[in-house]
Amino acid sequence: MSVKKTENELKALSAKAQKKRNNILGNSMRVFAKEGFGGTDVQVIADLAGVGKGTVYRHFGNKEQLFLATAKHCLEMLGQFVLKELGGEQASQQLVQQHGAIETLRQIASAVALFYQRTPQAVEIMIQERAEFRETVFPSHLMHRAENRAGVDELIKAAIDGGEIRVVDPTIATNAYSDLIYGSVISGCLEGGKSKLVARVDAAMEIFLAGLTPENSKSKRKPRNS
Amino acid sequence: MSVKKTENELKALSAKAQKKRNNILGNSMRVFAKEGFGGTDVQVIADLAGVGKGTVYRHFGNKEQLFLATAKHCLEMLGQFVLKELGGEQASQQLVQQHGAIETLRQIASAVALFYQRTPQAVEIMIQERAEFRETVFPSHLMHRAENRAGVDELIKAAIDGGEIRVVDPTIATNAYSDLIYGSVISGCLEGGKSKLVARVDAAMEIFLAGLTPENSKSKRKPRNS
Amino acid sequence: MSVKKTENELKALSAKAQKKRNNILGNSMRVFAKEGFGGTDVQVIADLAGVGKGTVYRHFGNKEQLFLATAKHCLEMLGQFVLKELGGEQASQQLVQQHGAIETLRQIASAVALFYQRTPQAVEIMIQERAEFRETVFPSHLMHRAENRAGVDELIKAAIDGGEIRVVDPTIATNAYSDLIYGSVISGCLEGGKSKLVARVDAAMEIFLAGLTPENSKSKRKPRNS
Amino acid sequence: MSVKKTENELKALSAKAQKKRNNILGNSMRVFAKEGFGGTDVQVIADLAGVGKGTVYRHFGNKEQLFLATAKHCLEMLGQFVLKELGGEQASQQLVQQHGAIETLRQIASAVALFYQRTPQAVEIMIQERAEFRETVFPSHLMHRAENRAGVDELIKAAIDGGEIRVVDPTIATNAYSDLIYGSVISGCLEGGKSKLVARVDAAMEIFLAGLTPENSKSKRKPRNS
DNA sequence: CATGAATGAGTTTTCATTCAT
DNA sequence: TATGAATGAAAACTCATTCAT
Repeated sequence: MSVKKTENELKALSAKAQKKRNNILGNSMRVFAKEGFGGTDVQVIADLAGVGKGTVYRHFGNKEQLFLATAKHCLEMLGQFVLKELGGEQASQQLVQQHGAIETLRQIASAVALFYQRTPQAVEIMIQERAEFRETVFPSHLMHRAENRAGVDELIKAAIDGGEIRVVDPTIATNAYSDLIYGSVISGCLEGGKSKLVARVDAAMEIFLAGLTPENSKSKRKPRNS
Repeated sequence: MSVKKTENELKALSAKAQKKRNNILGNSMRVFAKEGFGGTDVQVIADLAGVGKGTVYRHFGNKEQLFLATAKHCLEMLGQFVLKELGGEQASQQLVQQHGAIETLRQIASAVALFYQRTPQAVEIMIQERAEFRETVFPSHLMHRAENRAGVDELIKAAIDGGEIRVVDPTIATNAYSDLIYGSVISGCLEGGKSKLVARVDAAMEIFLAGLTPENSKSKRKPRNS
Repeated sequence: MSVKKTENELKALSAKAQKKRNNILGNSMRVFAKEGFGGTDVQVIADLAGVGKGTVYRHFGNKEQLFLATAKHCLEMLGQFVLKELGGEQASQQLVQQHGAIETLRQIASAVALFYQRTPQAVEIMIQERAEFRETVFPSHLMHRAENRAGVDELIKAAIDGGEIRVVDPTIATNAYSDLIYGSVISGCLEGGKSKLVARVDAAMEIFLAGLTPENSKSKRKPRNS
Repeated sequence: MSVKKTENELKALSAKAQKKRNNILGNSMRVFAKEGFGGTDVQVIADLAGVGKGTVYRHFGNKEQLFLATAKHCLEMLGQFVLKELGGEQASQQLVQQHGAIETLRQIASAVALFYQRTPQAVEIMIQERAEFRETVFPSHLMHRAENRAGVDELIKAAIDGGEIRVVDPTIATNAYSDLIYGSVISGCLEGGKSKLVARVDAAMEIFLAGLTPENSKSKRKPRNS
């Protein structure tokens, strides 16, 4: 049985198998986050998950793939969380139309921050992945960005055309936006304790997004109550 | 145990020891950056440095302390590099007075980016440190920030008072400024290849610093040729 | 984790594990005795036992515990051997009643000597344990004594009451009896070659036990043919 | 320069060298006794002695010879102590003549016990030597015995001829006498705490020496107040 | 499919010994 | 002679991975 599963294969798995898989993944997230990739003993994950070590290997092939699956799992959770926070696909569309791109970017950033504030283990996983697999594997969080950046790019491009955002290279703006979130999350989860992440990101965004706003429209922005 | 040693003998001794120490440190930086903390075999560092493994342990105690010393070394190099780029202490003072805080922040960020672009290993070291020693050790890069943030804070505070920067919480601004650099450096050194780091940071700064600029002064800024 | 296992399967499993355990123990006894605790490489034991080094560690945790288990194993063998030599529990009781305490003490000492003469490795183990773990661990041979001394104490006490042994502090007598055996075994296995241990202990006992005999009964004792 | 020194070479050493040698020996005794042979780091001995590690090696050749020299040193101290306790050569002669062999043996045993009670490190050294060098080196304590046993043998032989000791093989008696002291010292220094060693040996001797006494003379012995 | 005992390659670390100063 | 920095052989111990049950 291949360990790398296609979407279809995954769907084909019995509910029971899915449950076991997620059980392992949940525990591996905790352990990897706490002990780091190198410091993690797969046996510990198996014990916490209440399965044999062989079962873990059957499902994920090896430690590296287990970790990568864990990282992917985190990102999926992040994606779902952000979408839910924005109220779903439709509400997101409406948000852009009714409140503009800037506000949308702000809310996305805020949602991301909230996710990592509530799931600080995901921060560790992200860092571990970057640290361990820098060259070997294209980090899933970058892959995740790649998936999402198209959206952000579009958002920004349209906003530039509409005059809501001043004229900048959309790629540059997207990068800067992502980098600021990324840097704030990593630093913020250590420095500010776990409860200050949203505040830190919101505050940073307030400045950054102001930098994207055309001068004449700045005064029009309503004060916010974040 | 020597009965008496002249100052010169002492200095000569410590100079020799210093040389050996730096030799080891330089090689450990390369290896740790390439292999990661967990993936590094101290023997390899010793071989590259042309010394016995015991010598490495004699100088640094254990692998962890060797790594931490390496990380500290990187930050010291960064500090020296930035200072040199700005032209030294005095020139830095003049820079602020003649070109303002915004321009100074831009140049600092640019210098930091240039350092990491030229010394991409330092990026890996920084990430490794964060990944391996998250809670155990207060990361030296944060310590480094703590040392420098006072200066940035002052800079921003004064600029706010002088009207060059719009009214924001200086702590927040400093955090955001640092986080953006941090995030850009980590992402940029992977995504853009090694040569694009300065461009990425400069571009991000262009947006971010615009967000710090009061509206009426924005138009006055000259276009930059990054 | 097996869902169900019959009693037999469990017994079979533990029997197999027991066999492997005893296999390791037997070889560790040889190696520890020959090389000493410090001089022993666990790998050698594993090789001789025909198992992987990891298996040894899996079963015994670390070198120290392996050694301690070995020492305990020796003492168990000693206990079984002595009991067997005396003909079992019942025969021992009869021995006391029919031939008296003195004769019993002599036979016990003789059996102990015979064991160590046939299993000189056990002597080395005992010494190693004393040498390496003096304060850390309460030596198992002393623990062993503690278990047996109650019996010897009783024996002597009863014999004093019955007039077979002259009036002495039973604790003192037991100590002296044990110390003499202990000292003879340790010295004898080196000095006299391996074959003279029983003779040495018997001869020493002849003198010592005479010292426990009331004067008037001494002349009654029949000459022995050791 | 040879590390193994003849008596003459030793005497030829300057007082200063002698002092340094004894300084090292005194510290090595403490460290070997506390840490065991394998657990001892020669550097620690050098540090305590206030000399360089090279100096230790210059004087003693290697760790093994350092240990052996330490063991020998202990035995020399023991010999001197016992002789002093008995009041010197002459007094010893008189002791035998005036109080008999039995009393002399008792006093020797008591003196030995007192030495080990006051210098418990010497016990550890003795055990370590036996444990580490069982076959390689003929243990110095046995060598020591060999030197002294001649005297004890003579003593016993003469006492048998004189009727003070009952007819036994003198070699056997000497062995048993030594073994009992040996066993008591090793056990006693652990079990009874350090302060009970003399009492333990005295009590054991009381019984053992009774076993050497002819029946008819037993009643003549005065009760002792140990 | 699940399990967990077995394995041994791979690493860290120590420390006896040497030798240039 | 004295020193102590340098060395590297040696060993303990871990844990990812396999595979017989």
